[in-house]
Formats: sequence, structure tokens, C-alpha cells
Amino acid sequence: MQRASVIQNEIFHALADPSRRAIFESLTRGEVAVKDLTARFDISQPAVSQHLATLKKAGLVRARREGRCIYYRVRPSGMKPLIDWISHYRAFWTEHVERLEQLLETMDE
Amino acid sequence: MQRASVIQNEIFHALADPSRRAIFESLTRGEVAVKDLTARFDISQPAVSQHLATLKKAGLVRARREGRCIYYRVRPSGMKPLIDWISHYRAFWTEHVERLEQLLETMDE
DNA sequence: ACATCATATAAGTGCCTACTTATATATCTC
DNA sequence: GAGATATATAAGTAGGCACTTATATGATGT
Repeated sequence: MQRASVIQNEIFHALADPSRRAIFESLTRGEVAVKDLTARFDISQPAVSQHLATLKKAGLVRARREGRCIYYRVRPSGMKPLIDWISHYRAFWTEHVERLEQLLETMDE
Repeated sequence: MQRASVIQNEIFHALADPSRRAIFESLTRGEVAVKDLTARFDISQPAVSQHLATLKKAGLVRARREGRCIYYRVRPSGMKPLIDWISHYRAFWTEHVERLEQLLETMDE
């Protein structure tokens, strides 16, 4: 479980940054080249590359070179550790959320 | 959608820190007082309180005073923005993950 | 070979954050 | 009320991180 939590750290860290999450969300709509990502966001090209490197290290995206361009896309199984982390407490959510779904709002205050 | 993403920011930020995630995981096993959390982790009591304040601000936990102790517990509906964020790309996951569940490993390399 | 385009890496900088110690606030006991 | 316990807040600090500009690497076209 040590390895898993290290990966979880990297995934949570990668998704914690708004710019990185925005880039990731862009990629969920399909493969995008770095230059196109750079055009979409108001940060420099190196900043985009650095974010992509972080996402890649976390296993959330993959890269593919085609000529001069490098296309990034989401690596679907990369989300698994995040989903695993959530579903690790699935029993808890089930017990508290699903069963008392309609009462959640009143529970909050 | 602006409000939602602000909350998402706070949740991802809150869960990005390993200590904070460990504290949160402790709370999923039931209500715990601050002093007991302080005993469990190798950080100071103020550090624990600060982490709890961050989790609380993100809507992930709630506090209840009983005498001198303050008991923290998970706020179940606090996870909703995170689950919403993931399920926002549910179609994507469905397409790539669920349908090709057995092929994920081979897809990775 | 050279110029251009696309991306990554290096190096530097300012801000954020996670921690610390010290102190304030709140509750209980005597 | 005084002291003890439990927690929160204040203030300071060191390290990390997200950005920048500058430069290196790599591919294409002429």
C-alpha cells in the first residue's frame, strides 16, 4: 500500500493546481498538441510543458510524438488510484450518503 | 459553475496534503477529538488544528464541542464536489475505462 | 547545412504553505 | 477564582512550487 499512496500523492498534487486541472480537462475532450494548449491558456509554453510533465509523472496523461508536435492525451487508467481512494470509503459514503440522500442538506446545518 | 470550481479548488487543495488526507482518513473511521488526533500523528497540536480548519473550510469535516473536547467527523456531502468533478467525465471514463476494462493494462504500455 | 517550428529543460524569483513556538480562549475541577 | 486541560489563533520561518526568461534538443523544409 506504500506504492499506492505515493501514486495517490502525485495524483492529488497534480489535480490540486487549477491550471493543471484545466489542462487535464482540455485533454478529456481529445488529444491536443502542446502548442494548441499554449494557445488556449494564458501561461507560457514552458509552464504548459511543466504542468504536462507533472500530469504525466502522476500517470494521468500520455504523450505521442508526431513530427514536430507532441500530442498529449488522457491516460484513462491513471484515474484508478483516485477512484480507488474514494471507493476505499465507499461503505462510509454508502452508509452516510446514499441511505440518507434526502437528509443531507438538513444534516449540514 | 464558478462557485463549484472554487469549492473544487478547496477540496483538491485540502486533500493534496498527505497529513491532511491521513487525518481525514482517520475521521472516516468515526468521530475523533483533536487531542486524540494529535496523539496519533507526529505533528504539533496547532498543526493538527490548522489541518482541521482547512478540511472544515473545504466542507469535508464538521466539528462538535462536548465539554473541553472538540470532536471532528466527516461531513459526507462534502465529497460531492469531488465526485461531481469525476463524474463530469463519466462519459469519458465509461468510454475508455469501463468498456475496455480488461484491456487497460495493455493500453498503458 | 541552415533557418524555422515545436517542445523540453535550466535557472532564477516571488509567493504560498506546512510547520514551529508562544499565546489567547474556553471549559472543567477544586 | 485559581489551576489544569483542550483547542484555536498569532507570528515567524524554511522549503516547495508555479511562474518567468533563456537556452537546449529535436524535427522539418529548403
